[in-house]
Amino acid sequence: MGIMFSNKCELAIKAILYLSVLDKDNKVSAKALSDQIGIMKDYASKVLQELVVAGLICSKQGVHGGFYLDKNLEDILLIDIIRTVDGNGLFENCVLGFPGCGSCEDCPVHDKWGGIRAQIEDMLSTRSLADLKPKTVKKLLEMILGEGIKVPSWGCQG
Amino acid sequence: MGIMFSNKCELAIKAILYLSVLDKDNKVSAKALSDQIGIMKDYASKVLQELVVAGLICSKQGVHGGFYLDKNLEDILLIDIIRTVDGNGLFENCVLGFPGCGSCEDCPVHDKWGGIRAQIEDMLSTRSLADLKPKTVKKLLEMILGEGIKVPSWGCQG
DNA sequence: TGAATAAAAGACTTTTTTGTCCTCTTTTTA
DNA sequence: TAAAAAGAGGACAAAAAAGTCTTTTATTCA
Repeated sequence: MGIMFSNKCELAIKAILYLSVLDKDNKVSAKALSDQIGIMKDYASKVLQELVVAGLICSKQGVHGGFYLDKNLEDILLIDIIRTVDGNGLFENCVLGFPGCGSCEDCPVHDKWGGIRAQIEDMLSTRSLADLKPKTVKKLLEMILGEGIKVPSWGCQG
Repeated sequence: MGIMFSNKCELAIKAILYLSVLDKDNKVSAKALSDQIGIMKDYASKVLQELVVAGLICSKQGVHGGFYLDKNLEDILLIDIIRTVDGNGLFENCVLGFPGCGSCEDCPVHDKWGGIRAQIEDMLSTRSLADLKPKTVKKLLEMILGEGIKVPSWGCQG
C-alpha cells in the first residue's frame, strides 16, 4: 500500500503518465514500459490489461503492438485512474473510519478533513495529463536516467 | 485498509478516543470496549496489547483490570497513534509512489501535495485528545446509541 | 486459598493483495 | 505460410493483513 493509493493504483498512475509522454501512435509493450519505469513486468501486464478493460488506455496485440493512449491528454485526469482502480472511498468515507460520518455525525477531525479532501480532489481533477506533461517528462527522465546522472540544461539547481 | 490509515490504525484511533472520554481511573476491558464501539473483540485485544507495548495506553490484568490512559489528554495527539501503528510514510513518501520524490525530483503533483500533507499533519498534531474530547463524546454517543436514536438536546439540527 | 476476571502471549486460519507463470490468440513481417 | 512479437486470460504462489482461538499469568474478592 502506498500512502493514499494502493500499489496497484500507483503502478497504474506511473504507467499512464509514461504513456502520456509518448507520441500518440507510439505503442509500448508491457516489457519495455516496465523496464523503463522500474515496475514488475508480469504484474504490470495484469494491471495494464485491467486499465484496457476499464477503457482508460488502449492496446493492440501482435508484432509492434502494445499499450497506448487513444484520448486527448486534455481529457484524462488522475482522478479517473484513482476512481477506476481504488474506487471512490477516498472521497466518501470517514478518514478515521467512523461509519456514517456525514454532515450530522461528524468525527472529531471532520471539520479539517472536509477542506483537505476537497484539495486532494482538486489536485487530482483540475489538471489534465496535458497540464502535467512537462513535470511528468522531467520526473520520468530523472527516473530513467538514474539519480547520479544530471538532466542537462534544465536539471535541478536547488 | 481505510482511506488513509490501516484498519488496525483506525481501530487503534477509535479505541484510544474511547478511552479518552472515560475517567482516568476507569479501566475498560477489551470486551466492553469492543462491544461499545462495534469492533471485533479478539482483534481489538491484539491491537490494544500492541498499543500498551508502544506505551500509548496502559493496562492492568485481573479482576477490575482493563485498559486505560495514564497521560494527560493534553499530551496525546492523533499523530502519535498514526506514527506508532502505520509508521511515518504518510509524511515522508511520495503520494504517487515515485521513489526519491524530494525537493529536486518532484512528481507531477508535488507542488500541491506538499501543502495538503502539511494540513494533514496539522490536523493530526495541533489538537490534543483534550481538544477533541467534546466532538469525541458526541460521535461515540451517536455510535453507541445507534443511528435511529437522537442525542437529546444537543443533537443534530441540520 | 480458590474461583472469577481480564490481560499477555502465541499459534493458527482466512482473506486480500501482490506477484509469477504458462498457454492461447492476434498481428506483422520475412 | 511460418516465425516472432505482444496482449489476453487464467491458474497458481507468496506475502501481508486481518481475524480467531487457546493457554498462561496476574489480580481481586469472597
